[in-house]
Amino acid sequence: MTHFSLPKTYDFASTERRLYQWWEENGWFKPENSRDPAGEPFVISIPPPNVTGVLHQGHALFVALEDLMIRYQRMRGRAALWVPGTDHAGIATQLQVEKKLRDEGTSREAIGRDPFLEECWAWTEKYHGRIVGQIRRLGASCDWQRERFTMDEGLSRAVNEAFVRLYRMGLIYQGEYIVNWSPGLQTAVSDVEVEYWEEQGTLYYFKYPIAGASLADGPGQGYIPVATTRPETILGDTAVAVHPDDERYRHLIGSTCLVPMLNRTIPVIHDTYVDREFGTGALKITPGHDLHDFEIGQRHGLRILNIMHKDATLNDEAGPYAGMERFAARKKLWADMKAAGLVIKEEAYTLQVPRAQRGGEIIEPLISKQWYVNTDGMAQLGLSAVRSGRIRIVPDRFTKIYYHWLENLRHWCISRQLWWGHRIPAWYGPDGRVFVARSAEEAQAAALDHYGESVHLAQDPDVLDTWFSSGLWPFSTLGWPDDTPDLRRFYPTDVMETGYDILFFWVARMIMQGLLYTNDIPFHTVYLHGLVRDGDGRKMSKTYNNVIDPIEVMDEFGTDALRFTLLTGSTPGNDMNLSIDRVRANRNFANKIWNAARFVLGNLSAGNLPDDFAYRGAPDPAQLDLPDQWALHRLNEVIANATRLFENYQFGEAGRQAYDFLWGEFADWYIEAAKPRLQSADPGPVLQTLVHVLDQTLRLLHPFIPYVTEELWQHLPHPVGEAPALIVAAWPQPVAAFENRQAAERFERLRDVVSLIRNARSEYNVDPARKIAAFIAAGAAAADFRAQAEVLCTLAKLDPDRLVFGPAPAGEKGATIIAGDITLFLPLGGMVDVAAELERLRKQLAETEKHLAGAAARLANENFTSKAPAAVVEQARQALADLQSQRQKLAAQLATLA
RNA sequence: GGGCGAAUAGCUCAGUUGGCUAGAGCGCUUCCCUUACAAGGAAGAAGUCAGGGGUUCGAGUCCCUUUUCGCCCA
Repeated sequence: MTHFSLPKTYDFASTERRLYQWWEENGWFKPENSRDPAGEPFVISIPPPNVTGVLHQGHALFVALEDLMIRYQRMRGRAALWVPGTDHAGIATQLQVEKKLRDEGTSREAIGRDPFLEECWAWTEKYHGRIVGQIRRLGASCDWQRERFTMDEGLSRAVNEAFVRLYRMGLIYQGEYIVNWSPGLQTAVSDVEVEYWEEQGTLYYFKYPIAGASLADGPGQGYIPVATTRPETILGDTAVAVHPDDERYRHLIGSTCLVPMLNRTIPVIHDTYVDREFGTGALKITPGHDLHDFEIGQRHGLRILNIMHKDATLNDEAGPYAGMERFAARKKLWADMKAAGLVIKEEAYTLQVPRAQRGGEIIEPLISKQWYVNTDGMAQLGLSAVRSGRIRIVPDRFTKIYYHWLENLRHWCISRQLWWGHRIPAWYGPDGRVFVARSAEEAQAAALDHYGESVHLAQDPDVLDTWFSSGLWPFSTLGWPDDTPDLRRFYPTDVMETGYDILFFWVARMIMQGLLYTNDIPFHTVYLHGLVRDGDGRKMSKTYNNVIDPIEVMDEFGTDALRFTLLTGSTPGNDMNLSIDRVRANRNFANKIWNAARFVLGNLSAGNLPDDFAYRGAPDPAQLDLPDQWALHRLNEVIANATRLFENYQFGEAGRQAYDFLWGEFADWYIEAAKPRLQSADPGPVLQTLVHVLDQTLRLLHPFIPYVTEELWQHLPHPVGEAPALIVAAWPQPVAAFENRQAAERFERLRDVVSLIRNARSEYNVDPARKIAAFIAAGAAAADFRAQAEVLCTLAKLDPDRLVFGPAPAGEKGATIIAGDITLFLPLGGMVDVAAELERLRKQLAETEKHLAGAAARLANENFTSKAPAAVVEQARQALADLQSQRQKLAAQLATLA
């Protein structure tokens, strides 16, 4: 027997790094080293974090969840593969590098494209280790040898391949449309990268002069009243629209208006898009600077006028306002219009301001030439994959949101005017002809073919939306477009676990692109988690100073504590509030497990151990006593529940059940009951049970809290042939031979009586150390009480020498305890006075009467007895009988005292 | 405007095929350093499960509705 020595408290700091390294060195993160390497794989692709980012609670939550699933499936025997990697995060990284250059007194424009990209690569390499190290610290059992980066050579090839294929399918095109333009970032962004902020603004009412009339002729004659939230766009108007059925304005259709201050002539048109109720009922049309106006302009063949430069200053089309910044121009123009008598009024108005998701700058809709993906067909593919059930979204309610988004999907603007990213694989010939190709060489060859001579080709300067490469992630990380062994073995993957906030950005696009390129679903299940907020439910933000840094939490309480808190404190798809109190409590839980194990291990190394003791993997059912039967029966139930809950993605509940079992049942009752029995002549079965239950519970908890469970499991004895580590040990299964509901209920009756004795002791302030006498008339349970006398005495602090099985002598002073048909008497003498005892028993009687009334009423209802399941009715009958017996005994005892 | 979520003990939250007297952690009260653990143990107080209506033998759970808060989409 090995010498036993474990510190009194669990020291996670000295454990975590060592175990992680040990797991990794032994290759247990690799599917090739699973228990059945040729068996069915289970695969998750990591949602790649921003390579230059720092760990936040969102990362901690997804790592905890995905590692939980991976560890669970690995223990179940699947060849589990978790593919790690990072994302180049185009805009975010470029902004950071630009800031660095600014701090150095230079800029990307000054140093040029290639040196800038070198800076980006250096930046990326510098920070890559930080985020990856932080993810490892969370215990992530990823196969690091398969780590990928969205800009690495293979993935870049995948991006080019995808682009070329889409282009050749006719699904990629270039066009001049309204885009969401970010003047600060100097790039277009896609629809999903725009957020609409509700802000207080102004609705500006003004007069649109009618050519050839006088303003004095009034509304509908001299001018058309129009309202706008963005007066500066007046300068780009190319029409005024009214509703065809609007009596106020219909006679003006076909006439001409004059653009204020510019006196450009524009037509009055009619369109049913116009909302007669809103504003003045007439609409100014600016096809160059508003999406809806653009669409109206298309319908009516209106001229598209662009009045802005890319930096949101006005261009020459704005006449006297050229060169002014957009908001300065708004102010100046409005003042000028006021002076010219064109202003009607200003009205406070709540508007939806489009702002860049990154940076918060006001987005300017403007016309520009961009690359688009025609998503019509892909959207249909994406819809049918979920509608048919091939892909399931958990929780289910997000399915509707997914449908709605795909059903209303507009074409995807994929070009970005950035430098850091996948450069668009399109080259232009001298005459502007486009050659889309997988490489410059391929483009050159195509050009030679076309022109008959070698020409200079210029590559498109733009890069692709980061999400374009992310959309390929589940298969590009496995080697696509090559037909690699990994792709064949591990694709499609199993679960895509990520935040609901990127359902559109990422999940939908992976599904669409997966179906299109691989002709298969990229995963069969989408599991969505919510946001991690602070303890008071506020969004964590640097401005509120309420950010809870996962690293600091792990430093203080350990990785297991953080993981368990995140995993048990959240339900699928719902936001969670992270409270430090809870983390502390879970740190205490880790320590509780630690000490429960110390107890077990201490007894294994104690001198009273049988010489031939060896843990056999499970106790012998024939040798079990009542507490063992109870513990093993409960273990069976917890295993079955936890497994079912895991299969239903109810991880939190699975964790809580294991927690409650270990602390509330194994530690609080089984270990306590084991103490006296370990002193007996044959502690073998008790030891077998202690080790077995602990071993199995550590397995159940391992996916949640991998470190403390592995550390302890390594100290436990194991039968020959057992796995070398908990991480690759088998997930528990219920054992039929331990199924014993009846024994479990008998033990629980005993447990209830112990609680009642403790309660009485406490009520009468009996010194906790004092052993007291007792008389027990246990009725049908008498045999159990006799058999478990030693356990009973230990748990309830009874004096075994003064424990009498039988009715109490009449007239003695003491406390009477009644539980169903069991009556206990504690002869506490002077500690108990009649008044207090009467009060205590009356209280219990009142309680009993209350429940009895309910139970009786239920059973009196014929509908209940005939319609409810037999088991439920039987249970109710049993409860009623117990309550009746209890009432009768309470009443009798009260009568005796009174 | 449309959709979704939340509302359960003082606080933070569980409670998923409807079925014991609705649970946990923290906090609170009383007692205990009992040889696994004071990061602990024992006992206890504390809830009209947001309001109203309905379905059902039975509703925290399902349906309708109202209120408050939050999110997504337009």
